[in-house]
Amino acid sequence: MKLEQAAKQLEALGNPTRLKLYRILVRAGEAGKPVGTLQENLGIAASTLSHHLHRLILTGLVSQERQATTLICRANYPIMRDLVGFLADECCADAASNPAAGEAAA
Amino acid sequence: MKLEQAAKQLEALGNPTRLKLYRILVRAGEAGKPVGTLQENLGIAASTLSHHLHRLILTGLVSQERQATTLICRANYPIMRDLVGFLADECCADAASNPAAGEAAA
DNA sequence: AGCCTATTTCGAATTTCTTCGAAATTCGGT
DNA sequence: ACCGAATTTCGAAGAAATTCGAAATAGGCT
Repeated sequence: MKLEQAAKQLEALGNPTRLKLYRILVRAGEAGKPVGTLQENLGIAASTLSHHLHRLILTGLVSQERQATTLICRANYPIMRDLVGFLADECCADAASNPAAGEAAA
Repeated sequence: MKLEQAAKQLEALGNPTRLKLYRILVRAGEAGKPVGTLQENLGIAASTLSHHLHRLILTGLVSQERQATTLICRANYPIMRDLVGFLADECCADAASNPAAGEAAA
């Protein structure tokens, strides 16, 4: 069920710390950012960051790649695009252009 | 801080029950749906639905209007558009078109 | 092999979410 | 003024999130 997946991703982004984190990664672009830098940027405990990062990774929104001793984190754009697509499709049907409302009342 | 607001809205949508609920409302369009019908659609306790509805309303994603004894709920499209806009702007910067990464490291 | 740095896992405390049923409330009709 | 239907508020219980520090692990360097 796609909805479940979307809900998980939205939940992952629905926390100020994780949203900040994700935004930093998006802005870092292709280059990504090492965990340590993220920690400095956010000013939170390493273990806390690791936890949030893990949640973001579980939903596919972020991915990691080792580079020597540091782990580079990167935003996974296609996943976000899918999510935004879901919101636009399923949930953001334009009120004006979509006089639907039909949809088997019940 | 806009980010806090966005996080709250994402959190509100980041729960399967609320996302289903919101989707139903979006599909109901202008007409909206009364709380009772939503309850039947979702098959949850009235008090639980009321709680979720409240959360959605707090973030501005849903609004209500009385019609005699029933309360009609409607999705608030502009809010969702803003949210999607935020994701697109702040978070979904196209990796290719945005070689940013600058953003004062550390 | 030993060490150092980078990051995760563990254990734990506090807070918040999710859910329900019962009781209270709000509104329109009799 | 009362009744009945539609919703919300209250109270409560169990599950999950958030956060931290300390200890464990991973990887490269000497």
